[in-house]
Amino acid sequence: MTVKVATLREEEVLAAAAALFAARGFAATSIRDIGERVGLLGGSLYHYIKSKDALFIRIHDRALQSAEERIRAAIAGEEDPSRALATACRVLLEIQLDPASLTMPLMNDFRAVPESVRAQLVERRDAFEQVFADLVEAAPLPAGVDRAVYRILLLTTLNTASTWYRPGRLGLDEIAQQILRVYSVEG
Amino acid sequence: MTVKVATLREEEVLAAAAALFAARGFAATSIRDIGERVGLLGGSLYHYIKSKDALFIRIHDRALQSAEERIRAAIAGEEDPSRALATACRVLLEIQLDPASLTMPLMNDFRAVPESVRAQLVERRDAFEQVFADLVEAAPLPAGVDRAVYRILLLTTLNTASTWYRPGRLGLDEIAQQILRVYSVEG
DNA sequence: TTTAATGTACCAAACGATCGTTACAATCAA
DNA sequence: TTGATTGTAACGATCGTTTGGTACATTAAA
Repeated sequence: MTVKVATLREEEVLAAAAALFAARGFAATSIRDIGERVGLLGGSLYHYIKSKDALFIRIHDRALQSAEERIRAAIAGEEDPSRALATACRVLLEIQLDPASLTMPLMNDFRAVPESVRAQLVERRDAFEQVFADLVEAAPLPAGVDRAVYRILLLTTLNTASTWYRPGRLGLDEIAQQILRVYSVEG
Repeated sequence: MTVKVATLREEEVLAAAAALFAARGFAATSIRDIGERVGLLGGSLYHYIKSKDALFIRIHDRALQSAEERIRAAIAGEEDPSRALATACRVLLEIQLDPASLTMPLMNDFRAVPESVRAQLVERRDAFEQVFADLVEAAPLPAGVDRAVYRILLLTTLNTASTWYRPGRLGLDEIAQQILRVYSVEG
């Protein structure tokens, strides 16, 4: 049984698509837009993709898988729950703010994708978020804070940071520190 | 000089458009979709709207204006900075979670709208956020927290609540309380 | 080693569907 | 009778996708 290996050009297509999906959203990004970005005609992309829907799902899956691996690696061996959560947040923020990463296609923007696609995305994302669910479960939180709500707020904050953050007054490290401070995570 | 008064049918159109924009985003909502929702053909909508872009801007302006009024009214006379901020947050959350409100068209989803539209939306939103900027300026925050960052995180959290909140275990009041607790606002 | 066959990577062009929008005619209330 | 409200029908543009072909590289057969 053979395994499909992504070629160089294929990676280009995925990266370009990811960048455009992240910048304009799914519905506002056309196949021809993506093609133009890599110097191909729209129709030619179908040598590498099965459909626009499948392309989005593929990027989304890849992004979450890669993100999960990086996060798990970063917190491996960390005993202190608070520090583990802090590290996980820091890495996720890094991923979300990296414009060159495949990981950006907004983990939240599910509104513009077709119903059938959404189901797959949600399923994949729930699996990803389990990492944070475990971390939040173990970490000490302010008194009276619901852990499920806290997890959602924290993840939403990290995932949407790319919509407002622009390098300038504050660097990535400082933003991460600020977020952790607001969310009472003692790193 | 005469003033344009919105008729009953016109309000219907605005409400339907707002609901669809909020649910699917700008790009994924068609003029014909909106028409269908109010029992009109797509073309007939142009008796009430100038263009799809202008419709979105109009809804957005209206929503922010109405929201600003409600918030200002709610905090009028409140002396304590923390309680004023808590009330403002509570009202904004109420607005964002009300499915019948014109106010939902996601204040954040600017990615799918044309460049020319975006400029107007951002300008209008900055004016709205000034209310919160003032409140955050006056309120006591945890040590070491940047007020600008805090304001952005708090507003993003409130504005995106509608993407994940579903009535069930927790009611609106409890969600508001939880958010305020996470953001260290002593109401 | 040459030749034939196959596969990869694209372009050119078009398909039908849908998009925002407009022109114009029909309807209907005042 | 006029003006507000809607339908009918179409415009050109763009959408995702398919078809069919070409140039080139790789592999297999002679």
